[in-house]
Amino acid sequence: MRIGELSRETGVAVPTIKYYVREGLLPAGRLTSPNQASYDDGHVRRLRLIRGLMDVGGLSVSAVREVLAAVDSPERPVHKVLGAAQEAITPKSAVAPEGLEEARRTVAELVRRRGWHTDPDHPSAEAMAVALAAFRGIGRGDFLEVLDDYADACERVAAADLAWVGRNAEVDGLVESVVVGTVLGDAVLMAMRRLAHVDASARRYEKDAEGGAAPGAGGR
Amino acid sequence: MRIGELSRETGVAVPTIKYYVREGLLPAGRLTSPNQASYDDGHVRRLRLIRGLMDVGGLSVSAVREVLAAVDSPERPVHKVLGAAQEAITPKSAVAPEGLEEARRTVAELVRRRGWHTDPDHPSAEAMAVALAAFRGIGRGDFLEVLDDYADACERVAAADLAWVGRNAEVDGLVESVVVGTVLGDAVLMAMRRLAHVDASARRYEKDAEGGAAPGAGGR
DNA sequence: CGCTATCTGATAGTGAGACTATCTATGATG
DNA sequence: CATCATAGATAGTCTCACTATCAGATAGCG
Repeated sequence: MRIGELSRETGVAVPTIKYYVREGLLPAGRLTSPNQASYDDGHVRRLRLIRGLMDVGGLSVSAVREVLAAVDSPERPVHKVLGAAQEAITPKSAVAPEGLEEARRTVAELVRRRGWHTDPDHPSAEAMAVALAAFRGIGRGDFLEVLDDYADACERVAAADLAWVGRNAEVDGLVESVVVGTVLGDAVLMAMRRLAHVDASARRYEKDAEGGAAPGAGGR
Repeated sequence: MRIGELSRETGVAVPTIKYYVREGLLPAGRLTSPNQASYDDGHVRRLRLIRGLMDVGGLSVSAVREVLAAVDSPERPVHKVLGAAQEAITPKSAVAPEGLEEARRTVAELVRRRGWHTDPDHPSAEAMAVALAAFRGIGRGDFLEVLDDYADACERVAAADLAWVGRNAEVDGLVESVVVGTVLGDAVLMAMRRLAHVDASARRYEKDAEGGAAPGAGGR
């Protein structure tokens, strides 16, 4: 397969493919002559993975590079690789809002209450603290009343994710499953949450027969 | 309050505040003389809201502008405003992957199965279809096996969200609650899901006493 | 063999997005 | 009255993700 065909197959422009190769996201084609290279199904898969992570997951080129580096290290202890993948996936914010310390304590408290076996310094714990501090900062500090409901939901989701990953781990790389499940799974979850909002408020709307309070009440 | 104090209060640089005013995110200060204006607590709140939506929620300036336009329209039917807010919040992707049609049917089927009162053309339904098509495209089409678990989780989350919004709707604007709850809530949910992944795999890890398959097994 | 489409590899340019710098004229403050 | 901050305007910067253009070299068809 030559680059033009790869481009047609995936819908990615030829110069963009070259760009990804330069950026180290995609391995170069196998040179069959000084100015001809051939690409295979692995390239197609990889390219689709890249676009999925970028378009759907919203990752930047450099984040994708880090993620793929983790995906491509079959040696090294598995949990290290997964940790690196998670780290690369987690968007790091440089901001330090006011109530961050307090929010961190809230997160630690939640983790303790749920009995979760997680490091309180995990980047995701920090990300959560930042989000909670933002709620606080705009006067919606009472959001933490819903945290336990969220935690219930997350436990269920995590169990499903774990089972899914375990089910097709052998197919084509464990780490890739985790990355894809995490990044694209987020997108699915967010979209579905909005649909559930619409449904929930539609029900309430019908019952009340009057436009009361509800999130996402609008049909398009 | 003058602009310097507003800047110190919120941690946003003065030229950036001016930029937001130019861009229509923030109302201008009340002019007390041709070259002095005064800002109040409303500006502080609004500025923190803007930064929260951008830094934590990842919205662009133009998305924030649309969202705030919805927040600032107290007239007009409530559900219309909420619909506009949701629309502005939903990231629209211009891509049209291959299995999109099939994915759309999968979403419609899910909605039917759950008995959700939602328009199948809702932007979030489309976003979900795009994500599912991406799973398919990289050979993980079996992800749809977890959709019902996700849906259970989302129903729970949506119920909690609805209750929360209803609880503090009077405080300071219903639409703002919805927007904040949706955008920042997403961030909380994503972070928490990762923590739950770590926990779930930690448990499995300990039980198996051998590095098996698990998402997010990494420490820190 | 000739011809045109395509390819590699390299360098430079583009357009959007989110600020940031600089400047002028003016007013605030001690 | 000296110093500092401010409004408003314009232009510049920096990053990101491409995209355009070239030169030189095949591919492969008739």
